[in-house]
Formats: sequence, structure tokens, C-alpha cells
Amino acid sequence: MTGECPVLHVDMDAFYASVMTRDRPDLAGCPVIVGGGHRGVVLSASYPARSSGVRSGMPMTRARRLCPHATVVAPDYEVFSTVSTSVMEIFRQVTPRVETLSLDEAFLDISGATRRLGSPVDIAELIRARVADEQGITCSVGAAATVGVAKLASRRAKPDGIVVVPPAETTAFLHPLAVEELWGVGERTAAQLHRLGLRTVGDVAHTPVTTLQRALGTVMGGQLHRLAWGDDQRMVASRRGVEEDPDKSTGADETFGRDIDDPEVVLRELLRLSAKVGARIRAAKLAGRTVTVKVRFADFTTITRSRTRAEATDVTREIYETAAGLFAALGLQRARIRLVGVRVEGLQPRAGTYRQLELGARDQGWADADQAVDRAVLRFGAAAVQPASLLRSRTLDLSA
DNA sequence: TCTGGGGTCCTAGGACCC
DNA sequence: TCTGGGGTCCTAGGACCC
Repeated sequence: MTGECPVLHVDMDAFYASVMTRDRPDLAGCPVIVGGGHRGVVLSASYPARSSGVRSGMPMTRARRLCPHATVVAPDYEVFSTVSTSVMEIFRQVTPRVETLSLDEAFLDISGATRRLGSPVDIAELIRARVADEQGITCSVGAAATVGVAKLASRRAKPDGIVVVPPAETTAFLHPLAVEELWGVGERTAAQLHRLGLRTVGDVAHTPVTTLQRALGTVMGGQLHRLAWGDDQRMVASRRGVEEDPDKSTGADETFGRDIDDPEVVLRELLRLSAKVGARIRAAKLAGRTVTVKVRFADFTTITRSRTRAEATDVTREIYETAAGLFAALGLQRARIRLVGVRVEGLQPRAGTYRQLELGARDQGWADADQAVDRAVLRFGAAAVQPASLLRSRTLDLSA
């Protein structure tokens, strides 16, 4: 059976909450919620908090009501990222075939590692022991023949466990599960399936694929039907270096502390977000052609407007001017705005100085300004450079 | 004091080209 | 004077994931 379950899915248990509290013995066994901001949501909750009904994604206000005694901790993404890097390194010492899904979970193809390290259960225990010893947090592991089943198995294993699903037991494992357990089935799709009278994965499996496709679309319908039979061809896609596998888009958005109806404030925020996105794109040596602005109104309705430029850009000023133009074209008359966002899509590698030769003298000035900002941020940190100064003076004041 | 922030993928209509 | 069809790009929205 060693060769029958070549895919592991490893998932940290309550990752953010575990990391934030591992050095706090006083909080062991206590309800802990990672989140914050007065308009925020729960990012992660410890298991004692979950037993009160707290879930990630839930508004903080509701979480506090459900679990008034919980300790609320602000997230520290630098620590999360450091722990994540170490954990992924443990995985890579087991097999080079690691597909990172997020900071706290990954697929491992262990088909080449069993001769050296033993059965899937042996390997899962090895990983769990090392993660616990070296990082002080627990994780759960699912083992199966395919990524889709391994992912469901690890959820079944939580917290702090292992579940192996051999191929012969796949349908017996899958079919009793609720449809919302399937990867890709969220609230909306689950409601659609319920309307068809389908509540379990087995129900989906025994529904003609054409019926599913009529209700959910060709791709989704076909995918769900295959998943319900544990039939998924997708292999573990070990992510290569970022050079070969860059992001397709990058963006930033921000919910205001309170709803805003002053266009000046919105524009200043668009500039700040454009600078943030521009800096990220330049750091990754990318450039993108499509700029998208997102606006969420007080009633939570959300719209996007995008424009594709003739040439890819990584220049903050160009991103900002495109974004500001899109926002102005909305013609909003003091609408109450909850959130704005800026995203650059269609990212492609930016080859060295090619871009700069294309620029006119004025634009070259903005690219130079960006480089000065990037250098200043590297030396003094992001707080040293206030993008708002760009807006007001149209020149870069490094003394700011 | 309901509802974050970072992404990916799919759909659908219209423009435009051959 | 009654009109094809395929392919690609662009835009907007929606669903989903962590």
C-alpha cells in the first residue's frame, strides 16, 4: 500500500493562532483569536475559541460576542512568513516535489521518498514530529492517491492527526461527506446543489454530469463530478522559482476606518496603494499592462473598472494616473465609500533597461523617482517615505 | 461597529480581425 | 440586402481559496 498514497497534504492546525501563542504558556488551552482592526475579521482562532463557534472570516464583532473571554491578538506576518519558510524547508528535505498552497499548507509528492523514508504514515509522522520539535506547532496530514482526496483527508485528520485514504476506500470516504467539503464548493455553489436536492458528495457523484453542468457551468460541473469520484488527474505541481512562476497580478486594497465621501481622501489613498503595488512589482522585476480600480460602497456593493495600457508599466505615477482616471470616470457624487483598491494585472517579466529607453524624459523622471524611493525604503524602511508628498509636490522629497 | 486583504479562475458580451 | 464563424483581446462581475 506504500505506493498507493503518493500524495500528502500537510496543513498547520490553526496556524496564525498557534504561532502567535506558542511562546505564551499562559494562553495554552485558552480561546485565542487572531484578528483585529475595528472593522476586521477573524484570521484564525484557537480550538477552544472554535468550540464557541468562532470561525475564520467571521466579523470580529460577532466573534467577540460569541467568545467574550477570548484573548485577541494582532497578526504578525513577518513571524508567520519565517515559520512558514522553515516548515516548507522541512517538507523539501522529504521530497523536492512540494507544492505550496499558502503560508500554512502544501502538497507533497512522496512517490520517490518511500524507499528511503518508509510508508506514507511513517513520513507523515516524521514531518509532524519535526514541525512540532522545531517550530512548536502541530499540523495534520492527509494521504491519498490524488491531491483532491488528500486535501479532504487532512481536514478529517484535524487537529494534530493523520488520515490515510487508500484508493480502494476512496468512494466510501468521499460519498458521506457534505457537498461543501469539496474543494471549490463555497456558499453559493452549495446553495445551488441543495436546490437540486444534492447534499452529500455521493449525491453529486450519482447525478448526471450534464445536469451539474447545466446548473454550474461546463467547467465547474465537470470538475465537481470528477472530484466526487476521487478522479482527479492533477499532479502535485512543485512550484519552481518565482522567476519561472511569477504572480499574474498584484494588488492592494484598504478598508477605511470609517466610510469616506471626500474624493481628495480617496485619491490620496489610491496614490498610497499605487505606490505599494508599484514597489512590489519593481521588486519582482515585473511590469503589467492592466490597471484595475476597486470601489466598495458603504452598502458593501463592489464595482471594478479597468484599463489596459499600450505598454506594461512598473512606474508608480503611471499606475496612479490610470487608477485616478478610472475613479474620476465613475463620476461619483460624494458616494460613501468603504474600500478602494488598486491592482495591476497581466504581469510579465520586465527586461532590464528596455523599458527606460521607451520612456520620454518626463516619464523617466518618475521612474527615477521610483528608484530613489525603492532605495530609501531599503535603507530606512517604508515609513521613511510618504507617498502623499508625491501627490502634493509632484517632486520627490527624500527628506520627508 | 456585521462583513480584511491577497490572490486565482471562470463566464459572458462586445469589439475586432481574418 | 440579409448576412458565417472562429479566434483573440478587453472589460466587468462573480465565486472561491487561505
